[in-house]
Amino acid sequence: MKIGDLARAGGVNVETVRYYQRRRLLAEPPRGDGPRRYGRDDLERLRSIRAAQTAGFTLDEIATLLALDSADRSAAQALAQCRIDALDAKIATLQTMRSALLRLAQACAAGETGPCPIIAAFNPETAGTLIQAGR
Amino acid sequence: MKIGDLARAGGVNVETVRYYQRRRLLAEPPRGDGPRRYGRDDLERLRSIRAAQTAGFTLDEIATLLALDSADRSAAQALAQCRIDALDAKIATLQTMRSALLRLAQACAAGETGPCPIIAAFNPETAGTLIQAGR
DNA sequence: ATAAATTCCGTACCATGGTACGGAATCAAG
DNA sequence: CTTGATTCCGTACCATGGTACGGAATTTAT
Repeated sequence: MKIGDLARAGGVNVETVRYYQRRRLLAEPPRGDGPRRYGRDDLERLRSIRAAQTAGFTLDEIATLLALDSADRSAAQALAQCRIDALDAKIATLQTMRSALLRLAQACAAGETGPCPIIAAFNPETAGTLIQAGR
Repeated sequence: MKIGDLARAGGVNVETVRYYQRRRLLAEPPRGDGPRRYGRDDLERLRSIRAAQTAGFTLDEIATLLALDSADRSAAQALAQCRIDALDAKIATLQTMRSALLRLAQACAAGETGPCPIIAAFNPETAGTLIQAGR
């Protein structure tokens, strides 16, 4: 396989393969008089990277994960737990956002009179401080 | 208030205030022989920006929101609903990630023998393709 | 054999939300 | 009055995960 074939088979851009190589996620096979040649192992590694991305790992974390000894369960579990915790935290903040926003939207839909609560919540022109800042 | 006071009161960096000014989110008051002076309205607007960020709006969306007429409920509701939908989509994908990862972590903790399922899931060296790619 | 496609390589650019830096000017305090 | 802090302004840089571009060399197809 040449780089274009690898990219197509992995469902990514050629530039992405080259990017992963720069990030040391994929190896650059030596070029023996002609374009670099890739094997099934390269394709599997590329697919693993994409799979790990769908689990929310960053490319740096994926590099660590792929470098692990396949028997090192504790290291893998630590990484996975760390990711799960990060996901939980993110989900919680998004749910907080969602309910705050929903509350505003419902207040807006309900009341016919006065200024829109959504705008009022964020817009200082409209007096009422319905929600608080903090980031 | 000078820019430093505004920034402190708003809980942001001076550079952030200047950044918001560049983004047209905050006005730059005219400088009349000396440093620019800011009022309570500027501080409230700054706080509104931060509040809207906690609801997940991007700075572009906040610009739109703050520019709305305070009576334009339909526009505000549309923006809020759009944000809620985006939040729902994001929450759903994060939950998918989480459960996939949890399943792997549990499999890893359960089985004593063989290679770690987490590594196996992402690492091609370890044969088994337990999860699929796609992004 | 010639045109089109691909490869290689470095570098620059995209979005997003800021942060950092450098130098000149001005401001406040000891 | 002089030192230190602050302001102003432009520009460059950070992380993150890529994408785009330009030009030379080579490969593939007609």
